[in-house]
Amino acid sequence: MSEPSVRLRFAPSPTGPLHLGGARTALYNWAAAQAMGGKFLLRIEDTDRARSTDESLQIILAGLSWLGLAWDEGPEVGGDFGPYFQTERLELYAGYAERLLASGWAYKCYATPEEVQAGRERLQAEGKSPMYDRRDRDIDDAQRAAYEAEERKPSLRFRMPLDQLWKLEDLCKGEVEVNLRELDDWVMLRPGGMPTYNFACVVDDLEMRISHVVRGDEHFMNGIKQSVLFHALDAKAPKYAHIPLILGKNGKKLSKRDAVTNILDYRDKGYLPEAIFNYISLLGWSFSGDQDLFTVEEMLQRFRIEDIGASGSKFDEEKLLWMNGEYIRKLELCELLRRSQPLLLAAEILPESAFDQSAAYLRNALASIRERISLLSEVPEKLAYLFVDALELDKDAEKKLRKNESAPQWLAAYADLLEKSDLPASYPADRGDADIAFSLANKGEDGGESGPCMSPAQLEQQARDFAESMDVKFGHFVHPVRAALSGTTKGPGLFDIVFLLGKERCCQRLRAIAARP
RNA sequence: GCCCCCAUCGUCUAGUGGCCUAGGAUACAUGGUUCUCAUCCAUGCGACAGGGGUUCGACUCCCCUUGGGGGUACCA
Repeated sequence: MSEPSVRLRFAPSPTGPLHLGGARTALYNWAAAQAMGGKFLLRIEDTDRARSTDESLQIILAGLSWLGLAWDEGPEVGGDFGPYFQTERLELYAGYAERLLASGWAYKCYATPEEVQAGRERLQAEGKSPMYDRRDRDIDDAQRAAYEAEERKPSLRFRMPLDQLWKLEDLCKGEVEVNLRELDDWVMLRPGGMPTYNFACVVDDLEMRISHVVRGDEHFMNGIKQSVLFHALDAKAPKYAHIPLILGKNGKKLSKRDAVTNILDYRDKGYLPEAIFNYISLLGWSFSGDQDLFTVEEMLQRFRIEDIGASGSKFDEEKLLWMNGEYIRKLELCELLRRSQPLLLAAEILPESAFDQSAAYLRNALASIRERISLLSEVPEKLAYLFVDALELDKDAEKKLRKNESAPQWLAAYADLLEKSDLPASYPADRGDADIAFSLANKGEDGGESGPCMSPAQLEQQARDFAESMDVKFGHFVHPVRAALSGTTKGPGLFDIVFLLGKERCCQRLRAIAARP
């Protein structure tokens, strides 16, 4: 262990789901901790009692887990610096409050919210910055006694140094200087004793020995307040990195139009967590000048907080979509099958038993569409034609079929040919070793000339010969057959379709179309 | 209003004074491969916000303008 140990945290408030920005913040904190060999902790900032919900908490935890951002300390895993919910640390804050009150860095404020607001408006009317007017900063004992007699419940405010230049060395923005006069005497403890964000955050970052804080730029001014408080506590503040917010396509704040509000919605839309991870890493950070795709391990070797850019970035779902397609194509077929299973089941085109009994077949089916999808959610729709009993043709498919008047004849003849051929059986029948012998991932050539049945390549040769014998150009032959078999004009190679569909279904579909009026 | 931050192709970005007639990725367009679509490959399109300085030399440093973002709570 290196001496000042590296500890980072993600500290969400459970007042809503984990959104894109939060996920990126968590990811950078996590990555920094991993990259520096430190710890990553999760702390729940639930001091806003009214808005915090357990539902939000669960969604946040699920979102982080889905992205693979495991925490070393925090809810569900514990740790030596707990508890990790701020509402369970109230006595701690009270102790610090006492200390600050005694040292003069804090004072009691008896003003009601209405009075504070009135003071704010007065200052604004005078052309000054609207803030707390510090009315109780220096009240005397008599005044204090009078307020107490009125049974006013005081809040605790921080005695911010007046008119002082304060420097903050931000890992992302560089050195920033702010005049403390811009900040007011902010509330540390609400009248009921509940701490506010800045106070609890500092106490916890201190107690939990946090070394680096990466968070959204909206916290920059809080960073100033917090570093002054660390100073008041005679403690060293962690290193801060305030990173730019993610913007929508229009350059404005990210809205529902641009991105989902819950990161888990991406899972439901068919995105892979690897792709989301990779993509959001790139929102403000770059792996290298010429590489956008990388593994987590590769990223951790290069990631440095200091390299996070200072300018805001826009979320672009098109690139995410492309990236997701890349990750889908990278998956092993069994893995792709495993991940598609829930979608396939939800679409009700397959019974659960199929995943055991016809695994090789399903892998081949996936291999046939893998290069044609960008989202997992496209799997069921692209594969459905293999499993339906009554195939519906789309408009383009109908057009292709009507284009050639003699098509019905050779469609029927082709059915007869297939009938006599050594084709694999149709799902759900046992297809023997056909799907193992001919892996569509390898263009179906594995079995060479000696498979248990005809390979897609052999089927193609047979079809070419057949077309020639019927005096039909191969290209003209293919399209109506594809339409009759799959119901659409695009998709996998025709003989992958024939192979996957199997003898009975091919014949049945070809004849059904051929027999139409 | 005041304070802080930011500014390279449509988008994500590389670039830290000369390697830049600005590189990669995506998107888009075109061509190739092919039974379609997709994948893949090739080519093209396309940017240093504007104006002042500093310098032998600025995308890179400084200032101003403009534009954008954030903050200004008894929310985080």
